[in-house]
Amino acid sequence: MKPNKLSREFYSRPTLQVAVELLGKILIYEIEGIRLGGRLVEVEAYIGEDDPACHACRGQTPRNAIMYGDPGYLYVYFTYGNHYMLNIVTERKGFPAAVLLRGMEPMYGIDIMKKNRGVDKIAEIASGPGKMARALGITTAQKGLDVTGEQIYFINDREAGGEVWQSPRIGLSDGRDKLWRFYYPNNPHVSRMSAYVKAEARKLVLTASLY
DNA sequence: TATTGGATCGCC
DNA sequence: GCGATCCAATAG
Repeated sequence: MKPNKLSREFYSRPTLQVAVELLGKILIYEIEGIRLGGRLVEVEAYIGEDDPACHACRGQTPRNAIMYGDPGYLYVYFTYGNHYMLNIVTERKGFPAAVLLRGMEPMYGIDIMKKNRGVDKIAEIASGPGKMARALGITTAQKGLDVTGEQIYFINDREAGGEVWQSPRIGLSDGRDKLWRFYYPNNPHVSRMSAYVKAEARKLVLTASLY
C-alpha cells in the first residue's frame, strides 16, 4: 500500500466533492516499468441520469455501463474521431457519475509524455482532456482499470492547495447552467476556455449547498 | 443499415 | 475560426 494513495471511499462520495478534492492530487500511471503522471489542475463533474450532459442521461448503454458500477474505476471513451477522455467513476453502485480529467501539470515521465504528444513545451503536454490521455498513452484498452490499484492511482500531496475557480463545463450543448468545472486559475496546464466559459467563471466558495 | 453529432485539437 | 475524423447511439 502506497502512502497517501486515495482509497475507494474517497471516490464513493458526492461527485462535486470528489471533483473539487481531486484538484492538486497527483496521478500516477505505471506502464512497462515507467512512471508517468503529474498534478491534476482541471476537472469536470458529470452526475446522474438527470444531468443532460452526462453520458448516462439516456440510460445505460454498453459504452457507459461502467459508470453504473463501483466507484474508483477508469471510464474511457473515444470522441471526435481522435480523442480519448479519462474519467473516474464516483458515488455508489447503481448511480452513474464520474469526474472528467481535463488538465495535469506533468511531473513524472515528462520526456515520454512529450514524445507521446509530439510536442516540446511542458504546457502542451496535458492542457486538455484529449491531450492528457494521449500523453499518458491511455485508450479504451485501459477502460475499467482500478484507480486504487497498482498501475494507476492518485496520491495526496500535502503541498497541494490554492484558490479554486468554477465555471460551466466545456464543449456542451446542454447543461451549461451548472458550474461543474473546477480548476486552478492562471495555471498553464488548464485547457483553453471560450469567451462564454470565461465570462461565467468565478471563484469557488465552498458551501454546504454545493454538495 | 444509414445518419448524426460529439465532455476536442491543431492549424489557418 | 474551422475542418478532420470515427464511433456510439438512434432511427428507420
